[in-house]
Amino acid sequence: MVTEAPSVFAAVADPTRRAILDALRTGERSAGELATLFPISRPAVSKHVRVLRQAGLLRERRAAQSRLYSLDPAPLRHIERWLEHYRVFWAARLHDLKRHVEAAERKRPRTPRTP
Amino acid sequence: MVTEAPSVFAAVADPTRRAILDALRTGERSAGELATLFPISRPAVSKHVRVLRQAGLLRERRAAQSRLYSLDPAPLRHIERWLEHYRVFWAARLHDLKRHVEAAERKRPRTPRTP
DNA sequence: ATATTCTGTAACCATATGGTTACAGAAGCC
DNA sequence: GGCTTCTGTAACCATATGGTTACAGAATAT
Repeated sequence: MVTEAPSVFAAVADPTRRAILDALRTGERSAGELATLFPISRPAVSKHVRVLRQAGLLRERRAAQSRLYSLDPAPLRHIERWLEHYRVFWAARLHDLKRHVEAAERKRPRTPRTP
Repeated sequence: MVTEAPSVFAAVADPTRRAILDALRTGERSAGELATLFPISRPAVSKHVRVLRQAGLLRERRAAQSRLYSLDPAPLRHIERWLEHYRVFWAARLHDLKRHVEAAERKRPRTPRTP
């Protein structure tokens, strides 16, 4: 088995880690604050935080004894970019795929997402 | 440890499984064909295929002795929807703004013992 | 200076995961 | 029918993973 470089996909695979990221959407939080949000021990949260940090998803700021973590969503773009390839599939079922892609390419060079 | 319901996040976390999905973007393939694409045994691929099937990402069609797998990207929308919340963070620099504002707001001298 | 607070790490444990080889079962071919 | 082909599953193994408790270390408070 090959030990894979820590991937943002793997980091985000765990529901607790996604919940941590979700919690940080509203602002930075200390490690202790994060731990109170979940029914697991503080060291367990600390380990999840480390995984997220290694994936580049967290920023760390030291304030007094606390360490304040905040979101760095940049690596999520790797997922975003990977999903790009599949977004075109959502409009049609697979046996319609060729027609769909060809039609899209004939109409415009790219299919931008309209916000 | 709680056994989690099979998630599309977990299914996509493994690089081999992502590669299988990528291979299916160009069209349906038999189980044997998929196995030739990777340096692992055919049963190993079969197990990955099962995980992807349980996540709802694959359609199965039987033709002669073969089973032809094709892409069903619909469950990827769960990831897409989750990413939506973060897209705003990299679209604007809102997260830096939020941090700044909250740093100003959190000018309490001590953290209270219990909220 | 000493105690308290907040945090990460080490050591350990149980289970999940990804891999293998061996086998079984269904569908075509002779 | 009987062999061959293609595939999934079972049994097993090694490692990764997520959890715990115990401990160490840095910064604040007394």
